[in-house]
Amino acid sequence: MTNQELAKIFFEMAELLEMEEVEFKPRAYEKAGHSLEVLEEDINLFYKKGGIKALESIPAVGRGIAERIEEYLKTGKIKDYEKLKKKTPINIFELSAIEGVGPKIIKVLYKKLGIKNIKDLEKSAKAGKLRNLPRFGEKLEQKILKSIKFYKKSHQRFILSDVLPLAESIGSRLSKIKGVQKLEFAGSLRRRMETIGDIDILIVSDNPKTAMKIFVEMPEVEYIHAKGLTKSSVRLNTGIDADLRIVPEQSFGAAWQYFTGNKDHNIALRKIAMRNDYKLNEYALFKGKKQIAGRTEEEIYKKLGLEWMPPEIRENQGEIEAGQTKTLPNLIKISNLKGDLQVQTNWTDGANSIEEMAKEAEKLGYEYIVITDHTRSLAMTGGLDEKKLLRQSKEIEKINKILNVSGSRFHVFTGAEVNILKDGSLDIKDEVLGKLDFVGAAIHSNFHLSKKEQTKRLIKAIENPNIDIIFHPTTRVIQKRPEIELDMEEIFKQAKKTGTLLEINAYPDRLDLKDEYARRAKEMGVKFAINTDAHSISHLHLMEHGIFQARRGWVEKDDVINTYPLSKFLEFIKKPKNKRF
DNA sequence: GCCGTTTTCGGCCCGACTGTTTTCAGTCG
Repeated sequence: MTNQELAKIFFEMAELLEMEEVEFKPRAYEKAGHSLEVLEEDINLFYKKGGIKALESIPAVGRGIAERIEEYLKTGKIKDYEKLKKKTPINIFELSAIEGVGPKIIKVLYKKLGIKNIKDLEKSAKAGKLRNLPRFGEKLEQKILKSIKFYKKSHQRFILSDVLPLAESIGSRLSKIKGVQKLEFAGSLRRRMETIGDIDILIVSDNPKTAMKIFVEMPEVEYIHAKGLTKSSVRLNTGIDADLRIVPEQSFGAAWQYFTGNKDHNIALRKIAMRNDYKLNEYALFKGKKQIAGRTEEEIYKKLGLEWMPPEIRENQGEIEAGQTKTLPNLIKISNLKGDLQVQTNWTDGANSIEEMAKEAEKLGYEYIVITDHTRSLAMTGGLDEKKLLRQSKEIEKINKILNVSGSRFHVFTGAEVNILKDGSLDIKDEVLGKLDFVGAAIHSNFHLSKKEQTKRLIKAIENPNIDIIFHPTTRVIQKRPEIELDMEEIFKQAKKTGTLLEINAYPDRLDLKDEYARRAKEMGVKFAINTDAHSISHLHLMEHGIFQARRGWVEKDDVINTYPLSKFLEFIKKPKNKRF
């Protein structure tokens, strides 16, 4: 997609200009790159509709960058970029991914040793050639070698669900240290991003020395990056870094806000502060030298004329404006959920029986679940055919009777996860689908069709009156499989038109729809269900990850159908599809 | 190169830590 191509070019230009020590322009290109990265509409259409004027309406894009975008759209090239590249033909993204290596060092490396990529860098470092460069030494050389080793091992981020238990274990140990009065997580962990860069921990302590000592000596610590009295940073044996900061109590709110981010959100806040003749940093909000807020986040936001806002939406994507006008969303909570609408059992590739799944769900406080085993064309899972589906329905009927007799109000609905074939048709006959309570359709194959074909394929399933929901609509697996190519605007439009739900799948490496799609779909009037896609009773407990993602997408309780109590859910599925929302 | 409820010119977030220095540049968040 052109938007992403251009974003990448501008990011690269920013780095190259930074190397040249050009002032201010790097930030400008970086910001423009970021704008394009998150731009919903295709830049080609944007330009076609409104020309260079329309381009200038994009935030952080002014006359200069608009002209360069135009040049790229017309010729496929940007002369300034080509020039920069020619002058410094290096793999700058690769080199700057090495921890401790920034633009200035990259410049010296290239000018003095001709280093263009990580391979060159490793070779020179191993040969001891770095230590003699200006402001270099043996220690820096060793540090770079270590960083390269790490980069090779795992330069990716870590999936939230892998990090959360580890962080919580460390947190609970640290909070027991004598003198520690308060402990909170910050950063991407607190914002519940789908992947986490590192673990940020803030504490208030009247005995910083002890806290720092215990932190860097934890059994998980593999390497100490830095150890000071207010900040220490370590690498843990799982490969993730953890930072511990000790902050004064009267600054805790300011520090928590600051280190939670994200960066864009913070910059926006600082600008508001400046406009009001305040100064905001990680210690407090100041008027002159006087602290006027800082003990809590709430008082900082309030003094800046904003409502406090949940960390999940602190992205500078409209939440600041909403905080000013008191129109922040009332984000969905896990306690709002009354059912799970995607549950697999041992009828196919699940580990537990229908009854076991139902009992566990009831324990979690739900009022209902839908059994959605795979269908026949998904052979590897032993998918059900029409006959088996009808047999399963009878079994479910029995289970409901037993539940009823035992005084439970819990209900098990019949359903399926029907497979969408290459041409968009389904692998189960409509007459059988019509007999099930609630049916999901999903793509499990042919991931590489063109955008046009793929969109047509999914819309065909959406238009089927028996399909209540599309499960994991983009089929991505985080860090393993990219999303399929779809015209998401068109998908959302058709989902709304036909009354088809879209899933926010809570399984930690799917989280599909992702936050930005959920937000856009909501804007277009689409409704969701948040489901675990459980294949065992333990999976039923993963629901919070779907909630995190939904919250990041500004989703509220009323947008999500499985927040409905049993009676209302029944009413919902009884209505014809196109009359539902 | 961008931007504007003080500005179409003159600002652009800022502090901690490290490694190399001998007063500070570079990186990171």
